[in-house]
Order: sequence, then structure tokens, then C-alpha cells
Amino acid sequence: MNQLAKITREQALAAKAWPFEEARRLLARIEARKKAGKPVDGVLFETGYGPSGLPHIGTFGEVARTSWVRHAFETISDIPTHLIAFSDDMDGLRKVPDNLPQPEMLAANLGKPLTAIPDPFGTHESFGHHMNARLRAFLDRFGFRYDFYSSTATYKSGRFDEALLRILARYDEVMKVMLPTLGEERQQTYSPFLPVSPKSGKVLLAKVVERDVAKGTITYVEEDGSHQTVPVTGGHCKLQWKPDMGMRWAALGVDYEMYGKDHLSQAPLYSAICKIAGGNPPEQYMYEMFLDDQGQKISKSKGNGISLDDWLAYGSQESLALFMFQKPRTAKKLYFDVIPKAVDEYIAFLESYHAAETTDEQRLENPVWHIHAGQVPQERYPVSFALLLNLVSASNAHNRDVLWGFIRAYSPEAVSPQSNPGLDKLADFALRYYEDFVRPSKVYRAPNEQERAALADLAARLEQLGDERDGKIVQDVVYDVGKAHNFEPLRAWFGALYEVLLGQSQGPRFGSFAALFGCAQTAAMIKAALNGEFLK
RNA sequence: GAGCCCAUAGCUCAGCGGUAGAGCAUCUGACUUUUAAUCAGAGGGCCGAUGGUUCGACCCCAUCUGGGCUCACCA
Repeated sequence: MNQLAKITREQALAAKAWPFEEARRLLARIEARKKAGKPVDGVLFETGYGPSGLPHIGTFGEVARTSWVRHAFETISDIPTHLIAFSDDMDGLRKVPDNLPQPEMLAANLGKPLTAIPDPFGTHESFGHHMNARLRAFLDRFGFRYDFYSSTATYKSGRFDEALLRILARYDEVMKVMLPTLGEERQQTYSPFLPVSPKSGKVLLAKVVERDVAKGTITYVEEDGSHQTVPVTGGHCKLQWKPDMGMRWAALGVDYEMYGKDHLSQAPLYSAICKIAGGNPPEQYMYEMFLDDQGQKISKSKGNGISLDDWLAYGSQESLALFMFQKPRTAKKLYFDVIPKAVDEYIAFLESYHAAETTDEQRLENPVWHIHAGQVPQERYPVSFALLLNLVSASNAHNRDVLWGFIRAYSPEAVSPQSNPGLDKLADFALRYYEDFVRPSKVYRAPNEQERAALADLAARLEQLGDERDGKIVQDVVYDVGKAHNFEPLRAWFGALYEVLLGQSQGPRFGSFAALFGCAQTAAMIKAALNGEFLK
């Protein structure tokens, strides 16, 4: 039961699953710090978030993956860990996002920090605060452990001041790093410091004409052409995105950060700035981007691929976590068809985790150990999700009770929604899948004269059966009716049943279906079909 | 141009140092009072190419070829 207690540090140190590989890199970093005589009071993980858009499936992936490394680290070391979820809420709003209320209000506030713009939803202190709350709700929903940091609040608190002043003092070095990465035009006006205009409140991409290291100020050209002097500290200036990341690494002492491949080429810049700001760049891990079924990059504007909500509508959270766990450095296709596979793979990993012959060493390599942070649930899934999906579409089982009837009939061992809540959830996913994908493709047809008479006959016979639950007896009746009405071959009779009643060309054994669905209910269903109610 | 990823059965992929695997598809059989489902089994791979390391390589290293993606403006 308590697998966690049996795992030894030696086993964890030898484990090959990628979070352990990462944890060992991190441990080596910390050992080096100890050797250098520097204090080691904790290990800091960071994940970043841009709050001008809602959290999405990638946000989940990044935080989940970082959390797995964190947990792996905790099993090989007693050094305390922290994970910062950092929100870039001081960024100026560059364009009005789609699908938000009050676009004209947002347009009027373009350029201002997100935390200085009213909340278009009207529920929070600012737009930034609103989005931060959404992020936190998102992270809490999945039970992530984290410390939330607001960029605005951190700048204002002075926590970045020391690093900011160092960057001001070593301005030329910063420019030497940054300028080669910029276009010729941008080089003319570039400054790592973006002043927050005392006049307009906007975060300005302004040309800096003077620096005073002793006073800790810069003088820049305002939008109206005047010269303005502001401190670089205390939230009066924000750093450009790339230096911002490096400065933050230095100021907060970040030890570990992941990013998508789109950041890869920028990463050396972050590290260079971090060193200039007096820090030691963190261990970094690049993960690949997701592709759609055509192999194209998933982007919000294209609307290809699937969203987090899509996944969670048809598959479990655990299955999504498993997908994120597997091969982070391979560009994987993320589209609808991978969900059932991920769900069943999760079930398979769960089974093998609990199998008697599985060793603790093997358990450490099993994704479910990571996904559940060592506390792997005992639940069993004797029926696969693939079978459930087949069952629900083949059986027309569009309500839970009927579906559970089929599940019991198919399961090799006793199951119930109470004792198998996970399976019950899968049943819900299967039902939703049915509603969204199977039902719309159904095509009902009207019965011909022969079929009409037979169906009426069958309805009457079913009513006589009352609450008969033996599928065989009911099947005999169905067969009799077909014979009595001279269907040749007899399969035409069954075909008619499916096409008229279920709107599909194939279906479950009809007797079993009627027995589970209820003979009386089935009779009522036949009558409804005869009345043409399915043809609309 | 720079960098990253991928290349294994018809398809989608797993395997990452010790005699080639799964799912789907195909075929055969069993069961079935239609089909489907289910169960059992079969066929199908010079593991992209060439060198190297090794007693031994799909697995490690180098080079090459093909495909894909990311960054080259702004965050």
C-alpha cells in the first residue's frame, strides 16, 4: 500500500525516468554550490506565464513537468524545494485580445501594464489581477503546489532592485549581448529598460538618452518628445522581455526552468543577462511543441489541435498527465485520437505498477508514480476505455444505467460506480463521446411495410415480457418475430432494427440490449420509431 | 542561415547494450439464433544510409540522406 515508504534514496538515484535525470542534474548543481562554500537553503523551480491569454494545455504541461522534476528531486534530496508560478502581469498590453468583453476600453488602455488596466470582466482590481486569479484557479484545480508571484508586485516590492541596479551599472555589457540579436532599426532605440511613463502610465519602448548609475536613474525620450528621468528600481521601469527573464533568474535565484522550443534560441541570452546581473543561470530543460494531426504547430489563432477543456471532456486528467509525461522532447501530435490511447495506457501503467511481480525500481520508472507523486491510487479498471467506447456506440447506451449494465456484463470481475469511481468517470467520457461524435452521425430510416408490421408485433411481445432481464429469452422473442414475418435472410430483420431504432447499421445483440434497456422501454422506443419521431 | 526533433510491420507508435514489440489494419479459427463485439492464432520489418566503439548495437559516437518544427520583428 504505502509504496512511498519502501522507495530508498539509492533506488531513486539510479532511476532512469527523465524527471530523475533532471533531478540529478539539479543535485549536481547544488553540490557544486555547496563546494563553492555558498549557502544552500533551498532549490527554486520557476514556471512563467503570460497573463494576456488564458492558461491552456501548454501551461498545464509546463507546470506538471516541472512538478515531476521537483518531486523526483525531493526523493533524492532533503533540501527544501519551492516552485514559483511567475505571472508577467507588468507587461504592457500590446493588442486587444479576441473574445474579451469591453474591447474599446482595452483599446483605450493599450500599452499600460496589465495590472494598471481595469478588469474587463469587472470582478477584480485589474485585468492582470483577473487573469492571475484565473491562473491560480487553474493551477489549484489540478492540485499543483506553487508560490504565486506577480511581476508587478515583485518589481514594486524592491526585490528586483539590486539586480536592476547591477544591470544599469553594466549597461554596456547588456547592450553588447542584446544588440546583435536585433534588427538595425531597433538597435537605434533599444534599451533593456522600459520606463513606465509617469504621464501616460504606459510601458514605453523609449530611447534612453542618459544613465546615472549613482542615482539609479535613466533619462528617456517621452512620447511627446520631452525628456523624463525615472529610477530603474521600485517598479518605475520594467525590463524588456529577454533581459527580464535573465534578471529574474538572478534576483530570485532560480535553479530550474523549463521552456518550449520557441525559446530555445533566446535561452543563451537569458543566461548571459543572468550572469551580468550577478546570478548563476538555472538548469534548463527544453521541451518540444505539440503538433496537430497534420503535423502542423498548434496555435490558438489557427484553432487547430485540441484545448485542455477538449481533453478533459473526453479523457481523464491522469491520461493528459501521462501524455505530458511521455517524451517531452519529441514533437508529438496532440489531437483528438490520442486521448483514448492515453487513457488506456494510463490504465495499463496503473496495472503494471500494482502487479505483484513489479519491483520498486520498476515502479520508479512508471509514469503513474510520477503523475501521482508517489501516492498511486489502488483503483482497478477491469474494462478498457477502448472497450467502453465500442460499447457505448454499439449498444446505443446513452444513459449511465444502461451503460453500466453493459459494463457489468463485460467486466471479468465485479464492478460498480461506487467501488470504481475512476471507471465511472470513464463511462461519463464515453457517454459524452457518444453524444458528440456518434449521435450526430446517426441516420434513422423509416421502416417498410413488412418491417412496420414486424416491429409492431415485437413491441407487443416485449410488453408482455414486462421486466424480463434474461437476454437469451428476449433474443428468442426477437428471433421468433423475425421468422414469423418471413425475413429472408434473417439478418435483414436485425439490420432493420438497428437502422430504424438506433440509426446505425450495426448494433448490440438485440436481446441483450432490450433486456438491459428494459423490455417496456424498448417497446416504447419501437412505438416512437413507428410514429416517425426518430426521423426529424 | 542557426538550432532542435523525428526516421522501427500497411498505419500510429513503444523499445534506448544481450536472439525485433504493441494497438489498429489484414488473414484464419472459435463463439454467436444477423452484424458487431469477444476470444485464440497467423502473416508481415537487412529497426533511413555509411563508418566507428563493443564479445555483442534498433539502442552509444561520427558523417550523410530524407521529413518536420522553432528562431531569425514583438512579447
